[in-house]
Amino acid sequence: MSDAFIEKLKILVVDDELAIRRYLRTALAPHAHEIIETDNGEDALIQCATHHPDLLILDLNLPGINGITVTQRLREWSEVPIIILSVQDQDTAKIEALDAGADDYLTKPFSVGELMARMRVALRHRKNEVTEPVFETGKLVVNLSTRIVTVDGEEVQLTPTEYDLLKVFVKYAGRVITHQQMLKEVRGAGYQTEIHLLRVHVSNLRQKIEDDPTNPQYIRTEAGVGYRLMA
Amino acid sequence: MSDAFIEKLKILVVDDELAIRRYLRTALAPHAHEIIETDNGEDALIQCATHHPDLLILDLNLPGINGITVTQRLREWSEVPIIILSVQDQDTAKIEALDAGADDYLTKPFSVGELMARMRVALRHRKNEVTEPVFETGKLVVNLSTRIVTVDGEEVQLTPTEYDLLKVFVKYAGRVITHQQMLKEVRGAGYQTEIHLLRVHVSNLRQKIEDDPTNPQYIRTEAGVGYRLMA
DNA sequence: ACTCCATATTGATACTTTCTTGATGCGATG
DNA sequence: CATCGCATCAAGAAAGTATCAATATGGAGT
Repeated sequence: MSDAFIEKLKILVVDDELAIRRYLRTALAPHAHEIIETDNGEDALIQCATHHPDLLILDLNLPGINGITVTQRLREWSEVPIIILSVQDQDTAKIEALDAGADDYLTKPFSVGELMARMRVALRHRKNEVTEPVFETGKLVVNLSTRIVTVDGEEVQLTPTEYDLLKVFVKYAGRVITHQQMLKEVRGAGYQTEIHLLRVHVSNLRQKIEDDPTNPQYIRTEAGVGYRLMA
Repeated sequence: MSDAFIEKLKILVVDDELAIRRYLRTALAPHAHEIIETDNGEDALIQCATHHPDLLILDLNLPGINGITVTQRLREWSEVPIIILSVQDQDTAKIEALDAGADDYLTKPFSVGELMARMRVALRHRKNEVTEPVFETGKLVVNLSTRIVTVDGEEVQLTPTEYDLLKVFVKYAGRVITHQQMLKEVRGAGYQTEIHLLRVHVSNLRQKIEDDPTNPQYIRTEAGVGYRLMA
């Protein structure tokens, strides 16, 4: 019965230890339709964008960008279930990973049975809404996995904050985002007085992505409330 | 930031040890809106049916029906997130609980930080399934989460106060709202003399959402009393 | 440690929208 | 037919917004 959940699935295993990958492949192969492997974070992000796996098994300690970063980057556009595997058992590590967007956290050594049970839980939650890592509206294209933004085919160069802003706009595309909300998303908590700052950045962003910044067609301003990216 | 997820929530704690319940209450109280407790499975099921908590923290070893059974029974009609707490660390127990429908499983002793992080994960999942709160009457549609108001499919631009007014109208849809009540809702306390102001705003609102503002079909005037939004 | 550069922040100012107030007209009621 | 409650209009006040320019900051490279 329980196996039914994880049949015909594409699973991406990210771990730098070959032994672990082999072990997982052996354990999962009889149940999973397809298993993809990689040993680093950069490649994991690429694999996710190209293969759209149904589930991710992710080691925390990776060469290059670590598991937390992979999780955060992925969560910018994907809701694929992520199960973290790690040797670290401190609760701070767990909290950080879970808050970064992971769905579960297992400490090595782990039992395959438990892993598979937790995989079933993770898959139960997502009715697999496949989101494309590309947002498009009018001539504006935002590729969330490569972080490339183009207008009418031409790439525009955005500063980090400008991109962060745009990312939030995309996340809430079509909806109104209040100044407070926006500041909370891109900064942390100490917002409030920084509305002016937000305006400047939005203005700069408009200069770069709008055909006519005076008459914005993408980022509309909702007077007295905030902004809104047209969908 | 992360606390935002678990604000204004109703949490049901099911454990037969008073000490654990007390401990959880102390730990969660600053974050959760309301905490309900019970020490047995039968009551847990009743509490869920009557109070509809947002999350369940459930001990596995209970007098009477055990945690597994509670989970199974609950899953027959409810999708409330369930986090299992247990002294048992064997993977068979975990697998059984997770497959019964639990969303997570923590072994005692646990760290409150980790519990709360896992609660956030559980609530995150739940959030995706909640449908948007939309009010509809005639050709008027008010989407309270996106702040978009449409009449006959066409979007109307409302000023902040106009929207605030409409929000209150929706809140008391079908019922009469006195001028005083309305002023108290949208302003604070110093109301009373501002009835004229209210009229102006209502008038403006009508111009925007009514087909024939002279003959309002949505916002009716209750002479001598106040207004009423037709439901 | 220093310089330089891109970016972030702050300040100033012109501009736009929204709020508020007072004036006016309408219609029902006693 | 005078009065009251209501709706609407219009103009000034207040609040919110866009943009340019000046200064501060932080990180990369030397």
